[in-house]
Amino acid sequence: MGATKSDLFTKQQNDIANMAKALAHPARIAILQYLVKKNACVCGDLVEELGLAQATTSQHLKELKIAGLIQGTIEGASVCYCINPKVWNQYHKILGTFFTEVQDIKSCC
Amino acid sequence: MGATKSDLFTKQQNDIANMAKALAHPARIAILQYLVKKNACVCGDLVEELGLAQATTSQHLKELKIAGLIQGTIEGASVCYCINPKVWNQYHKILGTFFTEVQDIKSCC
DNA sequence: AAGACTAATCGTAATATTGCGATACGATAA
DNA sequence: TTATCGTATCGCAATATTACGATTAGTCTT
Repeated sequence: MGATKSDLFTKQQNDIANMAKALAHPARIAILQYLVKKNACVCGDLVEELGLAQATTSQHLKELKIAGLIQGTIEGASVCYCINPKVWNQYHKILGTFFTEVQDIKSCC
Repeated sequence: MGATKSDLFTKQQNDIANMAKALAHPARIAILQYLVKKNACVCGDLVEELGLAQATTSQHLKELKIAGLIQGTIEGASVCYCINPKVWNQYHKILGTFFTEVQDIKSCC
């Protein structure tokens, strides 16, 4: 075992979990924050920014791309990344909804 | 290797990543939604609700407890769980802030 | 005390993630 | 063309996560 039994859960539950998984590494948070801070296409300087090896950085970028949170465009020799605002807002909305389900929670125990 | 190099990143980045990690499994999402839906102490019936083995369910509950999102009280023979509203709202706020950092994002690529 | 029930923990196996060196691949520069 | 630069991918090793049977520990009932 070790594989998540995703068939036991609803699509919505799997979706939320997968979104969380995309955010579940500080390097990916750092990448996203950096792209947000720049608020523009960022070409090339992500490896130096993170302090991880080039291969590792590339892998995190790939996961963020698969999650849809970022998009990359080939710009001559290098690649430019930026936030995908549409998916970003989707994440914001879905995770926000998940949390606002409990606005008036009772602390019972 | 295989261990996250958390020393490379800020406390805030590690915190967000750890929050996301707590949510990064559909079973834990299901547990939280169930507790939210009931909006009360839930004693015992979580194992049947999930469809996972008792040991597995207990492990997910433990992780949610470590993350602070839920709290359990021993109620006679069984244990009652409910949302910890304080931590829940913290999660809501911190993740919400993370996403609102990019309200007016430019889609450049 | 003995049995039944609930939940936590232990031990283990399967799978996933993280990290990086090496390599490959495409674009630009010489 | 050849060299160089930037990035993606491959292959591997280390660690983490997920899942569950078995056991343990506690409470309640009889």
